[in-house]
Amino acid sequence: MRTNGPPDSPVPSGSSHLLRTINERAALYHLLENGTLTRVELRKLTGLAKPTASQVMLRLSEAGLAVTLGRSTAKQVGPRAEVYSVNADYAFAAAVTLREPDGVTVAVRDLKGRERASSTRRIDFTAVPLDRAVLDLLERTAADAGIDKGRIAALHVAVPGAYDAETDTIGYADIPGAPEVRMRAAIEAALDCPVTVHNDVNAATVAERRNPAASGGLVLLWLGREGVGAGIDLGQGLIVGARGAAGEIGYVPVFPDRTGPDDPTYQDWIGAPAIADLGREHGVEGPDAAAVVAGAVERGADAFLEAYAKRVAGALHMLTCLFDPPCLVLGGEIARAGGETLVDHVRRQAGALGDRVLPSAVYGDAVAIGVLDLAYADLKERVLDAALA
Amino acid sequence: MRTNGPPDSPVPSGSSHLLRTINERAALYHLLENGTLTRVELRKLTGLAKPTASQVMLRLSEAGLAVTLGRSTAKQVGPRAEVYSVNADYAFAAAVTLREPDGVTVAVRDLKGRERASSTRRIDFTAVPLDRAVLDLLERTAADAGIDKGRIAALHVAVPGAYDAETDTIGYADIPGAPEVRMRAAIEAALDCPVTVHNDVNAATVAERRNPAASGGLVLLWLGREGVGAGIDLGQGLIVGARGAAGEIGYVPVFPDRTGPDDPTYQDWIGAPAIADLGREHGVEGPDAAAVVAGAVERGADAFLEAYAKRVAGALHMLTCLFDPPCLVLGGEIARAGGETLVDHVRRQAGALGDRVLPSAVYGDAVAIGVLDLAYADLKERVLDAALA
DNA sequence: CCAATAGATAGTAAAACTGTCTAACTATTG
DNA sequence: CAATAGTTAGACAGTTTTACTATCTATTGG
Repeated sequence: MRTNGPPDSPVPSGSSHLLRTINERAALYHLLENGTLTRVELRKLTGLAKPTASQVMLRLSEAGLAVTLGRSTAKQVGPRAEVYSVNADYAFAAAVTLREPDGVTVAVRDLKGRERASSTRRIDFTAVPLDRAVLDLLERTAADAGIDKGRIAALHVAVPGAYDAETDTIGYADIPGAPEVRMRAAIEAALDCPVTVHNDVNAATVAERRNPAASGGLVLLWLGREGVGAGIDLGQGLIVGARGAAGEIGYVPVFPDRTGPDDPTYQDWIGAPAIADLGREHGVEGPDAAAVVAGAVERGADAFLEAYAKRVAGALHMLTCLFDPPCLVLGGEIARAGGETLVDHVRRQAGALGDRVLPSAVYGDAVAIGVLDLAYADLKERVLDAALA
Repeated sequence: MRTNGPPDSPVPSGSSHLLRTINERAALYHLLENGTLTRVELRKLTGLAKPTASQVMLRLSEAGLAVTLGRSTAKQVGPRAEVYSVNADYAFAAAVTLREPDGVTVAVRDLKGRERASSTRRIDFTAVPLDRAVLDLLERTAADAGIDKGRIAALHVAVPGAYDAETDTIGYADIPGAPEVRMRAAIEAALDCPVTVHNDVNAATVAERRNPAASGGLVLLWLGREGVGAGIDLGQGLIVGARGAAGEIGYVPVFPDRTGPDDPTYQDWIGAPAIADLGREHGVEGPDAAAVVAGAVERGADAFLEAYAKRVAGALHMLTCLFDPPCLVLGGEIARAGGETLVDHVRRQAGALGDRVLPSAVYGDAVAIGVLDLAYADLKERVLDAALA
């Protein structure tokens, strides 16, 4: 920003240089928001004078951040305005999703927000070090798409576990090798790019923010094939906790007077074990929890669904008392298998809370979408902060 | 700020006017932080040139925000620097605490952060409308201290209930008349000053932030004479929820398979009813819950304390799984009555969590202190934003 | 002990510098 | 011909640099 004062001061100060930087930042911000921009549009957004708008766009072009795309095709009186565009190849955001047993998924988005590459590979985590596996797939994917890996300026990783940013360790993860590897340090060293690691449910929560109905914030109750968890975004960004372990509802004991290691937690109460138990009770079976729920929906096993929905509603009630979110989203493989039918059952069991309960609005892989959204948002911020030093 | 662009744009733009505003803002910010400032100190903080520093301070003085306090008394070579001070009387922050049955407490802090007035009055809320009672005491208190009530630029109110900012209503409150009155609208209309209403436990949480050990954020488990609740500040400010009902642990059912109206909630499990029950079981009695706990501590009734601490530890465990705060503070009249003894018992019962458990570090009335801190912080922000339009 | 002096600090004045804005102008298009 | 896109030249506003004055302490020499 080129402020005069100490860089940690929350209030900047400076001279004309600062003014130029501020206006360039504003222009770049609007360019990133809109993708393309004519000088006239920039003036409408910023209020800058004509010559200033011209100069600012010129400097953004010289810095390699903007490129001219030709002239507007709008049918209008007068000459056609020159169209500036974000230089999509200026920098890239990469997202990695780790899953057991599915392996590694990588996706790359350019500065303009277009998906430029993606691939998934099954990996035996007991055979290959975690960081090597990620780096290998990332490099191969980038190379195949003709992307210079040195231009990757933000890399975000989703892992099925609690990531403690302070110690750079992954707790509670199901993936072999995850607790040992220092994911951020290892990848940053190899790639020279800032790395951020997220819990997978938190990443999925970000994806749900795409739903306008959840724009005020949400709590996502994740009912996954393996585990359950909650993702919390109350409008001011994700709540991750001091050690990345916020939202770990799976570890909450169901009965506070029974807290021994064999006593039930919410993982047992609403997760895969509960579905197996309830399924047996009600004569609904299947190869895994999602299949049981899907089967119950298909066959109209209302007693089973009601029993399970009641438990889920109890969890939602607890989450609502503690977080009071504007909406509660049901996500994860089990919720998906249950579909609208399960949501309806839960709504009925949730009483007054029912109005706040929504199904997931994300098609496809919520975790992968969310972590890519996080990476892309981070990339834009970094470009805005760093490009015009 | 006098930016060119639309005022809702997150990125400002502008010309020389903006620069001047930015530098004045920076100066005012540092002045508010430090209380007093010489030109040389301002230059060190902002990096501004000598003439600019002079001009900025001149303008702050002309605007009535700063006053000269004479010359520095530092023994040094050369002339003594002129000392500027915040004009303490420029604006005031007022805080109101409502309590049943204690009535109303009012406190006023000036722009420099000094407490200028405070008073408490018992009020029969069934006889006087809530807003009238607040306004009366506030006006009388201000007048007694010689404070122009028109200069009160931020008023914050703490109420024992969940305040929904959107509908301007107070839910779950124990105070007669609270659910009916539109507190914010009523006081704003009478006083022409922005009013913010908080839950009392949230206010107390802010007071705990004064403790350096809790600087990274905290969850306050409030064990009050009347009710229990949790205040959550994870470092990015209070979490209040969509309808102001976050942290209402008192409404969480203890046993998720028993959610009828007569089944126990955490209010019954760790609040006053639990203490009465456990007290009877263990032969500890008293006129109210705080007295029972105080008596138990005094007489060394370890069995009672252990049983109660176990329940509290269970609540802390749930809160930790969901919020993962860096520290857990025990507050409220019951926690105070239990003192270090109770905290030690809870620590022992909490297992690995014990390290994060702390007693309240606030002497005196945490709610009143917290709401005054909130009002004062808000005042500074408003002055910074509005004074140099 | 006292006075003269050097050196550092606080603050101001004038001119240079850097940026944006206004106004006038050219070119393009329906 | 009128409206729009864009440039150019000079005005304008703000900060900075440089030079200067005034004030105060500490040192030094008589």
